[in-house]
Formats: sequence, C-alpha cells, structure tokens
Amino acid sequence: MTTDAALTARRSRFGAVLPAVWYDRDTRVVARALLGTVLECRTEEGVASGRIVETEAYLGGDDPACHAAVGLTERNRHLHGPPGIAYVYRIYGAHWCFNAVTEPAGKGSAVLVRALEPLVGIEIMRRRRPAARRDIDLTSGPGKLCAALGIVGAHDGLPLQRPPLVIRAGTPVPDDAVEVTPRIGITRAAEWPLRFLVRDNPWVSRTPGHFFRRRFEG
DNA sequence: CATTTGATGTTCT
DNA sequence: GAACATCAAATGC
Repeated sequence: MTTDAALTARRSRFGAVLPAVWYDRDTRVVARALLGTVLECRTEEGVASGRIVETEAYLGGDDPACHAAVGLTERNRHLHGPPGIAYVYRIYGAHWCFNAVTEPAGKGSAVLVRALEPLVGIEIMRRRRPAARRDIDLTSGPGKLCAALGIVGAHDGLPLQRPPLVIRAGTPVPDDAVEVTPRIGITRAAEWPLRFLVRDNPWVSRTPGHFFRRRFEG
C-alpha cells in the first residue's frame, strides 16, 4: 500500500498540489493515499475546503458496482477519461457525488470521496447545508460534502490541479490509523473491502450499526 | 441513540 | 419501469 513517504517525496518534487500523474496507478492505492489530503473548491461565494477522511475505490473492469461496468455512456464519460480529473454525477436525483479519476484513460476507475473534516469556509458550508444542525453533519457523506463545498455537475471533467477544484497534500495518515471496510450503499460486490477511512475520526460518514461514540456540537 | 421510511428525478433497460 | 456510490425527518427505544 502506499505511503506517506511517497506522498512526502511527491510534495517536495511537485509542490503541495498533487499532479495528474499521481493518480495514474492502482485505484486502491490512490484511495488510501487520498486520506489526509485536502479537497478545495472555489466558487463566487468563496473558498471551502476539507481534509479527506473517508474514500471508496471503484475499479474499472471487473467491479460490478463501478459505473464503468455499464460501458461508456454520456453520464460516465469522464470516468473513462485521464487520471487526475473530477467525475461528478447526480445520485437519487437530488445529490452530487465527487470522484477523482484514477489509472490510465479508458480504465474507468475512480475514488469516491465520502467524508471530509472541514477546514476552510465553515460559515459558507453552514449556509449551504441548512439541514445540518451540528457541524458534524456538514460533510459526513458524499452528497453532504459536495453541497458544503459547492461541487456540482459543472465540475464534472475538470482537472484537480487548479481552481476551482484542487486536491493538495495535507497531514499524512499513518498506516496503523487506516481502517478498511466494505463499501457502503451498494448492492453489487458490496462485501469487497474497498472503503478506506481514518480510524476513530469523528467526521466519517454514518454507517448503519456503526455510530459515533463521541458527540460533536457545532 | 438506533432503525425505518419517504422524497427525489436522472439514467439505463 | 426499475435501479440508484443519498439524505433528513420521523419513529421507537
């Protein structure tokens, strides 16, 4: 699995913003390595960002849960694109989900970002997420974090190396703090261990039967 | 605090 | 017409 050392090396060589080639490798490796990095979105409202604490890998090819499994369609066209770009799609007609495309173009692989720890623009996030009674509810889910950051369909296909969408190196997460579980909210290949999260982090999404111990009031 | 239910509308069969 | 990488409100402890 990958490594904070590699991340550090990349950081010194490329600067804080993760370069497109950084995503050009095994999707599981990227999913793990994205933990601790910072996702930022700039809009006319301002800048909002958060530290990634939960991801899921979706593998092109044999993964029946990946959108690429249905082949190339209008909706998933950027999922088949080059690595280091955004794949943003609407789910349940109401919410947006954000992915970072991985592996060489044509593979149809990506990492879904499922939860963030808010860093910058918390007031903006509160405004965008009026239903969130506590700050813990601002970004603890794939649809929630898109709403909080202002990520919408217009961001589909954009690179992740310059505004409005940027992923940069953050505080590394050591291997012993990484937990791997089955993915959430899917029916096919649901048992595959492709969900990565920061152990005991209060900002991860709520999963049935696994609720938080700690209370966080906004 | 834990579990269930209804809303939502686009995408694909 | 069914499925869907979800969310929030309502219900039951």
